[in-house]
Amino acid sequence: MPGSCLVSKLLHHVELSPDDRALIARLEEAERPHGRHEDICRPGDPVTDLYVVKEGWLYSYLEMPDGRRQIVRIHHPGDIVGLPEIAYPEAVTGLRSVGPGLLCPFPRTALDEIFVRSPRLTALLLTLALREHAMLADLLRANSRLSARERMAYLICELTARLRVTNPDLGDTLPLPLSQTEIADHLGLTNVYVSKTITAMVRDDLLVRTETGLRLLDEPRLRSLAAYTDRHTRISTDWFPARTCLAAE
Amino acid sequence: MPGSCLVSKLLHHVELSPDDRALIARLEEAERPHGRHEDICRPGDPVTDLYVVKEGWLYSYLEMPDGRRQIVRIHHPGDIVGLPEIAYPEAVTGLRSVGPGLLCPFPRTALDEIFVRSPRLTALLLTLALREHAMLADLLRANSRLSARERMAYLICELTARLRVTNPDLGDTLPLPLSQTEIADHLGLTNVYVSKTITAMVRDDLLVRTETGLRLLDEPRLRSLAAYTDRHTRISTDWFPARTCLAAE
DNA sequence: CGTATATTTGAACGAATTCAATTATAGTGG
DNA sequence: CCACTATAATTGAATTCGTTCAAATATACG
Repeated sequence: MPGSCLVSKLLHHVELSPDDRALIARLEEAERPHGRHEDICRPGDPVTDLYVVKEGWLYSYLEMPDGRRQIVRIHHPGDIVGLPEIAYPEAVTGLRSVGPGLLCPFPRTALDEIFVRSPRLTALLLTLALREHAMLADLLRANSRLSARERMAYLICELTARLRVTNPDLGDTLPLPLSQTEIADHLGLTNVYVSKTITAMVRDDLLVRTETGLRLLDEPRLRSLAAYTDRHTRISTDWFPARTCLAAE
Repeated sequence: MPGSCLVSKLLHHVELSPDDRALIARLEEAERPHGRHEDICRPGDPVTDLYVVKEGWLYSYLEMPDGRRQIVRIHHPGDIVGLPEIAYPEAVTGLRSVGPGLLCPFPRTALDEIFVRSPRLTALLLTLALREHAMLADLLRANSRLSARERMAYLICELTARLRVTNPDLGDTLPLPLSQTEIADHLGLTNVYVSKTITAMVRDDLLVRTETGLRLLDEPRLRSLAAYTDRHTRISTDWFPARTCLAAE
């Protein structure tokens, strides 16, 4: 089998025992294909499953009664989707696909199993959740305090850093399958102004457009525009419990 | 002793065994007073401790090199502060006090203990972290997609809902020790416009000012202005592991 | 009581929105 | 495979919500 994106992403952070790997493997047992622009789950739906993304991009979003929308997080292959939801009986955010792809649904109870059997894996899951929290705080800062150009630079830096975790030889080419309306709903702008902002950045030799995305001409300047901090490297795993917990069966 | 705010807040969500209570009690062993406008920790500092808030308000913030600031979360008595930080070796956010108060610092390793000894408590901590995540997503939506008045309504609803968890007889009176600059840095506005917005809301009979805060004249309208969802009631604890984990000593 | 810190108010400005029309792109069926 | 239609992106003009700047007033602290 072709090693899972999830396991390779996790191994990027911490070593895993065969037992732990077996626990993780169970999260990817089922498979479910989806088309483009498909609603996997709407805000307020009862939450039954979580997902591992196997192929394609998706996003989690909140919406207002009048149609205003906020895309809270963009998901890539290897991501676990829905962890923040399990604190509530109903989905906080909706989940929608960008293009066609493949999801691995697994039940909430699979986490229970992990909690009782492996404190180490539990610590890793918690850490992933906390890292997402930090990244959400960064996005909040961006959308609250940065100009449109700075926000766009932020998004570019963030996506590039994230994709490089599993694809280190990405270079300066960023695939960007999101529509400008989706980018706008993520960055708290309008589709019209996203278009104008990208055009202006191209004019100023920060970017060029490619078939499928963007090429970054001046990454240091983009990073400094957004005052970007990479939250994907250097996570702290040294405090993880080493012992394995023996559950009372 | 006067029952701790933390324990009473946790019991609001889930029952705890004596063992679990003992584990929690250790988080409040030390005490450290602080003054007003005091920096407990600055962004980028090495993280050693977490805190339980015993008295006073504080906030976590991010800042830009040029001084722009984003207040990410406001902390009240009974809150655990710093959980999102432990994923990284250095502090993501700074921590600053609003007025004078009392903090209980405890080392990261106290969590390790909890992870190995009590899956149930671990699940509770994870759930609290995930709830904070959901609330951060709400703030992101507010700051990205709401008008100044709607954001102000959001903040009022959110603070009211949070304070009512430990103080159900709050009524329509919201204590608000934050300066307008702090409110602005939380909502992604300027201090000037916060002032103008509050004045306009008072004119429109949504609020009146009191000595120490605000009185809400039309809570339903405030909630509908912000399309507010209360994330403090009804968290999902049914999936928590019931068994206690017996650690290999 | 005096000084530093907050808040208020007004006027001018500007970044992003809204509205509307045009061009380009991507899916779909003949 | 091309034409047709729906969706997405671009462009420009008018507008607006919130900012910036500056001065006056109020409040809090030592």
